[in-house]
Amino acid sequence: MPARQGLAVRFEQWSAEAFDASRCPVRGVLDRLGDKWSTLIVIALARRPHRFGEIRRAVPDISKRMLTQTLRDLERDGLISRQVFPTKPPSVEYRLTALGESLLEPLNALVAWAEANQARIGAARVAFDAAAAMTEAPLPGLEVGGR
Amino acid sequence: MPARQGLAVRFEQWSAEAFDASRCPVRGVLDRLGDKWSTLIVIALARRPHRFGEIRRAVPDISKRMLTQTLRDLERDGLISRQVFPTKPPSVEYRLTALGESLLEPLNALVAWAEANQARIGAARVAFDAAAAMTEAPLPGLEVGGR
DNA sequence: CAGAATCCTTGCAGATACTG
DNA sequence: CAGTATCTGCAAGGATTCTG
Repeated sequence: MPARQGLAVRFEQWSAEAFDASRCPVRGVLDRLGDKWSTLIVIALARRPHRFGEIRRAVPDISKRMLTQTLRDLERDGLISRQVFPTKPPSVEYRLTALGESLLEPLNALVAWAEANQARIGAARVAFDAAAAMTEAPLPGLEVGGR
Repeated sequence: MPARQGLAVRFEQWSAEAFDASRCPVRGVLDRLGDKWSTLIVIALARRPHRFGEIRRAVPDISKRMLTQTLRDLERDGLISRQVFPTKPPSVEYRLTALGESLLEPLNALVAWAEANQARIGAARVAFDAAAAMTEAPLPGLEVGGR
């Protein structure tokens, strides 16, 4: 059965009765994966457990604040676990839970798709932008590339 | 080969040289799927082509503004196509492109995962919140449920 | 019907400083 | 080292109005 039908069936079930968007399970999951950092952190932890600072280094452009918060959210959802070692100074290790590992499979499929199709997407964007530029400035000025 | 390794390999390749986050292809794709609406729209269109108003009805809590914008973005990325029928009043039909359809497969995998594990995630949240409430109010006051 | 344009609010996220 | 706390901006997104 093609994926299309799997999704179609689900969709009909959702909308069947009152589709309460706030309770849609897919929303919750995709909102999480959609935020800038969750996915990258999960991917980083897919290799092996990491300490706080290690994750920061693995994901260079995340702020301490956002890292803490994202880790909390992932922990709250049961995707990662947090283990504190009472050393001095303290060290904390994060690792994927079984649930978190089970996410790797579909996540990997998505990442693979992204890589396989990034060129197509890029081309589509260029084409779209070119077409848009045409319609709004048929005789090109010097606008392109301007601020 | 387990998904874990697929992701691990990619991750190492990315971080190998200077990991320019802004050019990471996965970011672009996941940022799009992560926004509140793109995924729902794609799923709706998975069934069959829809007109503008139909999509609105299928995704009840989206504003006209956001729908227009999200459709534009999806079109720009080549995932959907837009066909205008010069009737009066005008009608516009959106449908998935081949590229968009190819996304259904991994997307379906993710949605299936979300559905299969929503109970586990929910339980994890409850447990986490309960534990958090304990540590910050060992002898419970009346705070829980307050504003 | 399908959208463009405008205003306006909010909550997310960055920077900074402090703590155990 | 691994966080918390606070302030502040800025931009995503909702409501509303106007048009072809």
